Amino acid sequence: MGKSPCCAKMGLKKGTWTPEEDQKLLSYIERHGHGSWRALPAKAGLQRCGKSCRLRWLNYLRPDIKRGKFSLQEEQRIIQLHALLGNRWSAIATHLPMRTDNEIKNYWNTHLKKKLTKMGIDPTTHKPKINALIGSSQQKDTANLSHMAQWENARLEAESRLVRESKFTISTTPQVPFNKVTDISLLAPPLEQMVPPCLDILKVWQGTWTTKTTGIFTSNIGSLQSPNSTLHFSDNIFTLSRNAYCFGENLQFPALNYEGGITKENGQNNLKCLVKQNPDLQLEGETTILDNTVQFSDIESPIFAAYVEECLRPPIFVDGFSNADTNNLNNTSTGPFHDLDHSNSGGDLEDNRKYWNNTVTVDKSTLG
DNA sequence: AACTGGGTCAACCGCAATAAA
DNA sequence: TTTTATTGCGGTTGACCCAGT
Repeated sequence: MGKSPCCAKMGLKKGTWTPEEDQKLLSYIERHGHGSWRALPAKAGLQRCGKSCRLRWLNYLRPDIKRGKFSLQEEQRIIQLHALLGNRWSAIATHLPMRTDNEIKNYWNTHLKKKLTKMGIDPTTHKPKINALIGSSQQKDTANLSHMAQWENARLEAESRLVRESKFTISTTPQVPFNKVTDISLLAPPLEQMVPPCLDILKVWQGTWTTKTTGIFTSNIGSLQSPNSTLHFSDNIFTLSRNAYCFGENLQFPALNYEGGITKENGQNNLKCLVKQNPDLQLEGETTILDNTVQFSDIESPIFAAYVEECLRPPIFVDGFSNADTNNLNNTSTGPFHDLDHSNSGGDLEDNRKYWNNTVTVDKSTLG
């Protein structure tokens, strides 16, 4: 341990890098790799400390860096991940390919923090500021969030263990993207090590599954109850032992709006999903759903999409509350379905009722 | 034209974790 | 096991730019 002496040495250049220095560093690393950062500057003919060279390479010169404006999807992802991980920028960066932790940190500090504050959301807690007087439901939300964070931590630890044990030199190679890892068991702690509340096991069935999208949906503009919920699966092919993350695309505040989990009860062939709507938040600016609970015994799209997106294959969204989807579906339709926003925007409850009565067949073999 | 204040972002600093001796 | 060297991370700084006065 101890303070690195290199930066304290006199005579080393500091400040903005010149194009000539960049070129020297770049061509040296291209020819020799970086090896020891401490030794690099002398070998490359640079009057810099190794630390400075490393930083310049990682944050600017690496070829696998995307620069420029953050997309809406990236923005949402950062907010979701920040809600889970806090200021762990390097952990967040592993979920955003081609972006550096420094860039994400800057973007958070200069844009997103303000954006959330403007919306009345505390950027530290990711909760509405007016809710300082937290009710029990909010406390439950907090528990859910830390629950998810617990899982994420476990996953990150497993991931870094995996990287450590791998033969790759990761210093110059990007980390193995999570969605390229096919053996999920490598990334999750063994079941017996999981804290009991974390034992939400998501079973994913490969092949064709058929869902009858049913459930109970209550909103501030009325209430409908659908018939019995049923969900049919083909044989179990593999298991994901990670907790449900409640991410979805096209959700303005996904991490905040959707909290809950998917569970598989012993001896039953159904998935149970509970999604709790966070109060005081607006979905896509269209429908405000206040403190209601949406229950599905279906594969609930944002959550399921998160798994698919992060772990295995391209996202599928099967969304029971999208007007666009309602219009596009026949009684039996074949997926995959993308980008259904779960917002109920533009639709009405009659549309939803129509949808609920549909049977949706998603042929997973089409998913590649 | 000069000054000021805010926004942005590359780069630095100090500390902690990890590896090596 | 302890000490030392190296790397990685997150907070912070300061140079630069731009708009407003």
